Amino acid sequence: MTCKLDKSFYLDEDVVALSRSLLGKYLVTKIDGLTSGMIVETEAYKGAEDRACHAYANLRTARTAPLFEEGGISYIYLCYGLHHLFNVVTAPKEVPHAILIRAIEPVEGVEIMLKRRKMLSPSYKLTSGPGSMSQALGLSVLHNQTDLTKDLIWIEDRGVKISEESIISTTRVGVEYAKEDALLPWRFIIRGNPWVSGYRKGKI
DNA sequence: TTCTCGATTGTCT
DNA sequence: GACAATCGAGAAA
Repeated sequence: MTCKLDKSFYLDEDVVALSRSLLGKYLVTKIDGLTSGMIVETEAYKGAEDRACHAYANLRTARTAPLFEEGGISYIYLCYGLHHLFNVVTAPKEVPHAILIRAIEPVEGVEIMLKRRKMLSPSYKLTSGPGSMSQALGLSVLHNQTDLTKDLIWIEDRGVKISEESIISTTRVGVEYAKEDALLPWRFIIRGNPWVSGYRKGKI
């Protein structure tokens, strides 16, 4: 069975639990063609208490404004000047929690993803890594603050259940500057799934 | 296969 | 003016 996640799903204040439950869900975009994939890797960013979060200590700027909105919208951020990272904003208004989607397993529209990535044949590099995944799905900063209950970008529950023992929690990547918070095990991946990122530097 | 390093630009101090 | 929630090419082994 297939059903689009509704607004109430995103309003939970337990961003860590939400990150786990997003594993096995399907991220779908309809941007110049329909593409989708099963989410296999997420990271939780717990707003004000999390040094790795852009909105740490409730730092509100033009860039982080979407994080303070009510859950259920996208937050797409340009990193290193060239990579678009896709996040899901969660929790009620004024609580800047977000979940970074780091990798998906391609399901529909693989041809379109290949074209967007300028690749000739599918490989594990197609959607592993937040920058690559966003590019494959056609996401860019143009889609920042998009309502995830509309028909442009949304997340579906297709009845896939991921058991507790197939979820590995580990430390987040690329946030060393966050000091002690960099050690928090708030990155979640599906055990044994070849589409997850992070094989580099042997961090798993 | 594994690791090092450069690219490139918006945002904040 | 410094730096960043990364990627991918190319070197080394």
